[in-house]
Formats: sequence, structure tokens, C-alpha cells
Amino acid sequence: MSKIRAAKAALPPPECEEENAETAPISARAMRRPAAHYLEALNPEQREAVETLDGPLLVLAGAGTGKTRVLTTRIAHILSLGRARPSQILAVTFTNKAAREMKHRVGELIGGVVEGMPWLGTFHAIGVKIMRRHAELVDLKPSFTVLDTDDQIRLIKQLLQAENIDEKRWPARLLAAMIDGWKNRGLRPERVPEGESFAFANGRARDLYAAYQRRLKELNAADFGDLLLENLRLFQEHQDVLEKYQQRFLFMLVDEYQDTNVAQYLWLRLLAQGNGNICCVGDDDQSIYGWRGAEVDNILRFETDFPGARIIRLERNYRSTGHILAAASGLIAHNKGRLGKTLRTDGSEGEKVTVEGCCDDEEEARVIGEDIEQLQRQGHVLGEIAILVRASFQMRAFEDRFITLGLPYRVIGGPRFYERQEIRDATAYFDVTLNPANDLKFERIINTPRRGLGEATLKSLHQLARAQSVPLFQAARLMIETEELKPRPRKSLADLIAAFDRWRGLIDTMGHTELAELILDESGYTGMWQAERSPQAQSKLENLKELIRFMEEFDTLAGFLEHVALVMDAQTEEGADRVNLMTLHSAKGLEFDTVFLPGWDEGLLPHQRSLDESGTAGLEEERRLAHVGLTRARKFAKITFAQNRRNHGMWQTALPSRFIDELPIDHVEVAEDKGLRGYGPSRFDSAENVFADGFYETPGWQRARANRPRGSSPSAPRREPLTIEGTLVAASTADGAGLAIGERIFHQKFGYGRIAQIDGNKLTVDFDKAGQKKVVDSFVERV
DNA sequence: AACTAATACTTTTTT
DNA sequence: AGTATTAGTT
Repeated sequence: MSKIRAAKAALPPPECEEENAETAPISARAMRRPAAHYLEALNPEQREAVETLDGPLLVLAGAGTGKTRVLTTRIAHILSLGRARPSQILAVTFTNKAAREMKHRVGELIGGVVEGMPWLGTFHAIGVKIMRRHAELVDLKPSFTVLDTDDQIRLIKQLLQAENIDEKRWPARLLAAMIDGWKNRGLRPERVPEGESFAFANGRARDLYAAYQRRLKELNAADFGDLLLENLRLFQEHQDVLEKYQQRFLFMLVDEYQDTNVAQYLWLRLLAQGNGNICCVGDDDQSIYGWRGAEVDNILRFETDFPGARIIRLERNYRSTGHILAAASGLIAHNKGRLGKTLRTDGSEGEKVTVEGCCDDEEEARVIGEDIEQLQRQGHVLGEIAILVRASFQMRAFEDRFITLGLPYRVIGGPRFYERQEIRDATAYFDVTLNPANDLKFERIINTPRRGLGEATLKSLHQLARAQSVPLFQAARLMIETEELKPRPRKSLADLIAAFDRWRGLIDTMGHTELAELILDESGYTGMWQAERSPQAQSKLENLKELIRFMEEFDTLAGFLEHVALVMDAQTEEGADRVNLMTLHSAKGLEFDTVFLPGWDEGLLPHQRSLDESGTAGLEEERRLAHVGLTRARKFAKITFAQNRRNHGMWQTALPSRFIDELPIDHVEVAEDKGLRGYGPSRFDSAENVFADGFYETPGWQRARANRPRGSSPSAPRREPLTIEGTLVAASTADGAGLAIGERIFHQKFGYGRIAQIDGNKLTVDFDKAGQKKVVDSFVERV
């Protein structure tokens, strides 16, 4: 042990023994491996990026060039050289997923779990951590709560009401977005430009922003923007605190640097003024979050911002075949403001990028659905196929189609787990139990489920709370002692207060998961969903169960709540073999063998709104989006466009995207005369297949047959229930088919309906709400 | 306070 | 077209 410690600064002898693997410090464990081991896996540029440890470094890492590998190896290298302890490395990412991935991969490199990297996390998670330690310096208590967007809007609404501002003309959302924008740019209320203040309520925006900040402090709360902006203020106003962190962080690493906003940039720069060992990894060609405050300029200006900076370009692409890479490069070359990289590959040319025009979005879904079935027949794995759309409304056509085909798919992205109504309601209950002064949460659930405490009651509570300057909960406690409320609400409110008091009393004696269940049960919250027989109610109950399961990973209720707002994201269950459906934005950082890119229509892929709002800059960002989409593909990419699209009710005719014409012709193949397929009434599309040979071999049919409880061959693989957004959508009917025309059925996605026609295992159902749909029988249950 | 009818809104998403 | 929120009614 001591021998290893003594050898810290030197390279370890190769014959270093594998003793004390559990107890040895990470750096020591890392040293057991010969240094060359991990460095040899890198190409020269990557290796240079890993070994250039001192001074500012910008790694321009094009798509698929091993960006994460560089970051993780660099961390391992620093540790292995003994240049820093794990706690002296700051590594920031944008998403929890990226942070987890990095932690995992560093762990793999140095052979063990990285318990000791306390400063590897998202900007926000690290921001909270620092702010809790110095809360008083930014006018908060260390126990401050982090507001989610819902709470934020609610608070702003109250503010607008108090100021008598017409919410119709000046929606709370707009102000919330403006405040968010200012925070992203590092602007505190007093610094908001006069002109921008006039964009809301005749120039009152700045004052409202200031009032909002005051309310936050009163509530002992911070919103997401504050986690950065207040942190920045902390560093700016307290030199001693800043210096402490400057000294602590010997090395800084930043992932996805092209996505940083001004506040993040200023924060990073302050910290980097310590020893200057900052390494930013990014790709200006993948900056797609400009609308959210990201500044491409940050990456373009790196050399000026960090004097003496080195820039290393990673241009060897290990992901895509030649044609795909060439098509993507040709496209992105049309952008003006870029640092410029030339991606190249040593791999094969592969197949050209296919382009196919469709007459409308339904045909688009049908064409892609057929292609996927074809691929599946050829033995492709569904999980290696992705459909990347520009806007989420495009997903509907695909979901409908896949449900009809019985093709398993999963939606990635979508509303995040903790953002869902039921999860927020449940956590609001837990929050109030722990902290009755949390007005926003209390207000959220005071009448959920309905307990007769509506607007009128809430209004008088607010009045009393304001008059006495006490939290709502306290006001409620006082009010039930008075005659102000009518008997019924008074009783109801008294019961609620008593219940919360009782739950609070149980915190120390009861296990936190049991307590959570008890709260949801006794409050009537679970009962509320059980009583509702809607397609969503069941999945909401499932989600609540999932929430309880998730809680088990924490020691206390408080510990759980601390993490829930920042860290909890949709659990994307891996493993099950499904087609991936997501937006281009959420596809960044992922890769698939086969990628379908539907909706390359003028007005949708260069999105009209983006063009209108940001002109050329908007167009370039849209082009980067297209580039991100193409570069997700390893072997096969297909672009489609639809001439007609039913957007919001109206049929709109669109031209093919200008980006299609910008693709270098040598690497593109236009799929022609396939246009004939799918013409004619869509409901016959499966019927026509009955006569085509091979119908009984289509994967959809086989899947469906394999799923039939009886009469299927025992060896047939059983399909897992289809899930959407992580929730159970269809479980196979246990007691077999035997459904008859005219029967009432229930479908998890479409709701209730009546069977109109039966064709083998495929049912045509007239749904009460969703209209006529074709579904596979195993997706419905009898009612 | 709860229900129903009318009206507005619809890019992308993290934390 | 569809939903989500709001205003008006019971």
C-alpha cells in the first residue's frame, strides 16, 4: 500500500500486483495498469488531446470521432499520472445521461467504480452542490428547493395577478421564457437592457424579474437558471470562495462545449483563471441549441477567450461509411460560420444515402414501415434502427403505423419521467410533508384529488398568508380555527392539515418508501387514478409504482427529493429489441446502423419558424440539425419528404427541403418508381399483401402469430409487451382471442372501441375517440 | 365547486 | 385536428 502511494508520481512497474483492489484509491488502482494500455487504443490526434494536460485546450471533435473516449481517457490519464486526485477534477456535461456514461467509462478504464469523482456531473448538479455550501452568500438557506418549470410558471402567474397584469395579453410563459433567456445570458435584473424590458407589459419586465427573484428568496428556492446565475454571482462577489474552487480544480473538462450559454461560459472562465487547465470538447457543427441560449460563438471564440489555447481537431470518423460521411460533410459545408473540419473514414464506401419522395405523411410512415419489415426479414436488429424527426408531431404517423403492424418501437425523449403530472403531484405531497412552508407544492396538491378546496378557499388562504406573512400551510392552520370558511371546506382543510402532520410525525419511525406509499394512499391520490378508467390512468399508476421503486435507491425521503428535480430522467429500458423513434435533438450523441430521416420538407426541416426568427443563423442551425441526423447513421441512411402534410388540420403542400439539393450528388441515390406502392386507399394496404408472396413470412405476421397464446409453435419467440414512453401499452390477452365482431374492447393507446371487422389476428376497430384503426388482437382487452 | 362549452394554441429540450 | 386551458353555467 505505502509502496503504491510512494510511487504516485511515477509510472507504476508493469508487474504491479492486484492486491487490495477494493480498498486502494482510484488513482492507485489506475496505476496498476501499464500507461500504454489505454493510450495505445487511441489514434495520434486523440492521444495528443489526452496527453496535452497543461493550459487551455479545445478539442474539435466531429461526429463519431471518439469525443467521449478522449474525455474519459484524459481523466484516467490525469489520475494515472498522479497529477490530480479524483476530487480535484471538474468534469461538466449537459445531461445526466452523459454524466453517467462518463462515470461508467472512466470506471471501466481504471478498473473499478468511480465513487471518488464528486465533481463529475451536469452544470446544474455541480451548481447546486456549490450553492448549498455557500447558500447564505446568495441569500438562501442551505436547504433551498429547486423549482421545476411548473412551479416557476405558477409563481409568475401569481406575480402577474398581484400586479394586475392582463394574463391574456402577457402570458406567464412568455415572461418565464424571457427571464430564462436573461439568466442564460448571465443578466441579473438590473442589467437587463431597457429595450428588452419593453417587450413585456409596457416595460415592466425588468421589475417583474426583480420581483420574481425576491419571491424566490422568500420561498427559499432557486430555479434552474439560478443554479448557474447565482453561482456566478457567488464567484463574482466573493473572491475568496472563487479562489477556493480555483485552487481545488486542478483540471477542468467540459463536454459539448458548443452548447454552453453565456452564464456557463462566464462561470467556466472564472474557474479556469486559476491554473488554466481547461479542456473543452465540442463540435461547432453540432450546435443545435441556439434557441435555448447556447452560443456557438463560445466555441468559435475559444482562442481569444483563452489565450495560448491549443486546438486539436479530431477528423477521423469511426462511425459512418464513406457515402454517408461525404453526404453529411457536403451538406454542412454550406454553412458559413464554422471552424471547419474534414471528416474522413478509413472504412468502406458503403451504400449511398437514399432519398425518396412520398405523397403524404401517411405514405411516408408506410414506406418506412415496410423498409423496416424488410430489414427485419434480413435479420437486422430493430434496436439498431432509428427514425429521427424534426418535430414531435411527426411521430404520430409512425406510432399509428407501427401499432397497426405490431412492430415494437420505443419513443426516446418525450416528457421526462419526473415532469409527468402524477410524479410531480406525488413528489409535491412528499415535499410538503417534509417542508410545510413549500407554498408552491402545497398549492399544487391542495385540491388534488378533489376535496372541495377550490379557488375561493385558496384565495382567502393567500390573503391570510400575506397579511400574517406566513406560509400557506401555516395560514391554513390558522384559518381552520376561525369561522371564515364554510363548514365543509373547513373540515376538509382541517383533515388535510392533520394528515400532513401525522405523516410528518412518521418520518423518523417509518421506512421512507412505506411512508411514501402511505401518503399516496391516505391522501386519496392513488384512489383518484384507480377510480378513473381512462387509457392513461393505468400507466400513471404504473409510474407511481416506478417512483416508489426508484425511491428505494435512496436512504431517506429528503435524500430522494434532493435528487428528484435534477437527476431523475426517463428510464430508457435497454435490452428489448425495438425501433427507436425520437426527435433530431434528442438523437445527438447516439448512433444506429440504420437511420430514417423523414420530413425533409421545406418549412419543416429548415423549420419555417427558425427561418423567420433567426434568418441565416436559423438556417445554419437547421442545417446542423440535418447534419446531426445524417451522422447518426453507421451503415444506412434514408431521407424522405412528403409533398403533402396535414399539419394543424390543414393540408399543406411542401417542397422538398433545400438540404436535399445540397447533398453531393455522387453520394446520393434517388429511390424512384417505388412511388407506386401504397397508392390507393390505405386501409387495403395489408389486404393487398395477402396475395403477394411472402406475406406469411412478413415479420409483422410472424410476430403476431408468435404472440397468439394458442396454436403458435412453442419455439416461436414471445414478444414482450409494447411500451411507449416506458409505460405498458399492450399486454397480450391472457385468455386467447375468440373476439367477435361488435364486441366492446379496450386498447391502451386508443381507449374504448367496438370491433368492426376481424381479419385473422388483425382487428378493425371503431374507437370512440380515435376513429377507425387497425390493431393486432393481442393489443386489446375485452371489457 | 364542479361541470360543460368555447377558445386558444401547436419547433426543437435540459436542468 | 386535436388538445389544453379558460370562461360561463349549473
